[in-house]
Amino acid sequence: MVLVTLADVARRAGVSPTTVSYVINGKRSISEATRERVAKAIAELGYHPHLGAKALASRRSNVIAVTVPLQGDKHVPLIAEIVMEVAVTARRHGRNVLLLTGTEVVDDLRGVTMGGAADAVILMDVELEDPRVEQVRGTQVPSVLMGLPADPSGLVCLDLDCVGNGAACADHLADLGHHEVVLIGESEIVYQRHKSFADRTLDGFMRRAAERGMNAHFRPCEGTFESTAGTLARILGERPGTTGFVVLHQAAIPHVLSLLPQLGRVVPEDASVVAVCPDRTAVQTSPQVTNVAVPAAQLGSRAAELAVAQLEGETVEGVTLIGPTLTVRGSSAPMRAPRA
Amino acid sequence: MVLVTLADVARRAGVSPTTVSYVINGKRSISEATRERVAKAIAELGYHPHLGAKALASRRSNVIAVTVPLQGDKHVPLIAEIVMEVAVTARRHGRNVLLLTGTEVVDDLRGVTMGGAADAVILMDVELEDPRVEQVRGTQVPSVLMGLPADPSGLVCLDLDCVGNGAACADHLADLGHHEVVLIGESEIVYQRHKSFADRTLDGFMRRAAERGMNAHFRPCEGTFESTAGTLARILGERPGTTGFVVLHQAAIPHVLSLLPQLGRVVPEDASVVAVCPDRTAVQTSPQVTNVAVPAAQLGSRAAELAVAQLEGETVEGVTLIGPTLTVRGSSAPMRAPRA
DNA sequence: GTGAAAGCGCTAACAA
DNA sequence: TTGTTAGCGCTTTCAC
Repeated sequence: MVLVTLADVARRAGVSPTTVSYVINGKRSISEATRERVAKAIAELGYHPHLGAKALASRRSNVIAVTVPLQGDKHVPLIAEIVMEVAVTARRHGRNVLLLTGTEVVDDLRGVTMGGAADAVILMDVELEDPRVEQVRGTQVPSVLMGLPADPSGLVCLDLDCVGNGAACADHLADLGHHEVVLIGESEIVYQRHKSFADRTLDGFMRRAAERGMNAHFRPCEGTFESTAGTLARILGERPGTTGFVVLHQAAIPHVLSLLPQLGRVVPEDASVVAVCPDRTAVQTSPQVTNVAVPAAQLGSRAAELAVAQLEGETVEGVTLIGPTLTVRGSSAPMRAPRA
Repeated sequence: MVLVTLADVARRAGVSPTTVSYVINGKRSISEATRERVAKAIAELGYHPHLGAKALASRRSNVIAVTVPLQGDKHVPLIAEIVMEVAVTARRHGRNVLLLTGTEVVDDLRGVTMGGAADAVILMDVELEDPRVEQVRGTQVPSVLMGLPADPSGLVCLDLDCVGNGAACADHLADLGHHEVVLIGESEIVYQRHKSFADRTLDGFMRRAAERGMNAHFRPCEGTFESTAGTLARILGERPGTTGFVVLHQAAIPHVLSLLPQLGRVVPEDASVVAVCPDRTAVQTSPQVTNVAVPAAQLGSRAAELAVAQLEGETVEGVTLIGPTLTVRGSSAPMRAPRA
């Protein structure tokens, strides 16, 4: 099982290495006869090009690096799923994917791009102030940011249309006739840190709710059963007339759905619940929850495509937002007639 | 931003390239003075080694490839999470991770290992008959299989102790005093395909249940709300005395928990439910469900460690099974006294 | 349509 | 403790 080289193939086919190289990457015309002999030799020898050598000589690695900062409070499963989809799409376009996970991502990133190990980069979970952003802005490496940094100018970004998502939730509840609504958000620290995701969703919701003439409020939530119970108790204590609930924190969704009935609000008769979560999650609750999708697959493949496009020299636009898709399921319904 | 090479560093530090190389990978002793000058030059120039060149010259890529076959019915989120953990651990050991996802994984695998792009391989989600297995057995590439192939001889495998998991569920229910128990499994096709995971769990459960003198049954389940309802109706129709439920299908867990009360079985007073799922999932249901853990993090990091160990020349044993960890939560409780 | 030859940036004998 | 030298397997001018 010793390494078969291009030279071996050339010898066997009775041609020069140059020719073999060109047969493989089709960068110049080759007579049908030679092509066949080379192909035969390749098959017989079981030749596979050495990617490192190729990268060295051609000065491009054909690799897209994906950096995933993993410091604490991330929603790992979602990110992981997006990454998988990035990989699928990238491979479909003939690129390999290098997965950089960890805490010192900036160093890794530098090493990998400077070291010619990757010729494009996808940054997962970019926050408002993200050290990786300066890194990619500095070097001229093609990159795609998932998330919105404070200053996205000159960068290719991809994100959920969070504002739109929040607005869609508000619209849905307004359409159903709700007046007193609340958004149950992420943990308090998420807001203190101003992660753009949470902030923007909240913003879109509050604005649209106001526009639609609803009374809207907000409460952060830790996501555990206890904290969700506490949050709900508080909400219903202060505003018992609340009938519309938007749930951002993934973990809180099942709890809200099971707690509301215990608090005398049958879903969806007495209260409507809308969640922001992947469709897969939405159908696993009972009742299934009306949701604005967080489309992991779409995010992942789009990111990969944006990266590939840059590698192929296309000019891609700045910020791409993936718009809201609300699916009505069993947790939301028109308000009961006020007094019937 | 032009590429800084080892030669540049050498020139600047006034030493030979060899010396720089050795300073970097510490494979021979260097005087403190030289080391410092080289370090200084590296810092000043912002040097980063070219990984492709390194791989070419040293004949090792320092990369671990992870192959994930994605054909249809996989539980993507779980696999994705394991992969992330593999990456974290591999990086911690100084290895990069190449993510091979797709459908023609065997070809990819061949190309990447033969092409010297990776010097070890982790195969995710290995089934009884898996084409990748022959591939790695043929070449002598260090590999770790997640899952058990029909013939694991000579291979390094890592898997959940499914038999043990099934047995642990049976034991727990037996300890609580249940007599009529059922395992709600994966989709029927999963069993037809004899995916070892499902088969072995079922096996462990049935055996242990028999040993503990319980009456045990089994029903496959599609995981949707409807199919779960159907499955439960059937179970309780045929054996209304069933009080112990083991749920394998992740998606069915919330449905079982919410359907049982509707069928007159309050959980955990009238019926105990045990699930096989990640702890994170277990705490998101209500009530939280007693579960045998599917430890994604542990699986991932262990796999990476096994790969690294082989790369460092250690001899690692054949099959590693990760034993059952059952956590009692709110969905299981001792049987009520028969007639109190 | 095909070859010869000069590297790409790094490592690792071998020498000193 | 340090330097010289010869490649690793491939791409790519330039010449035929």
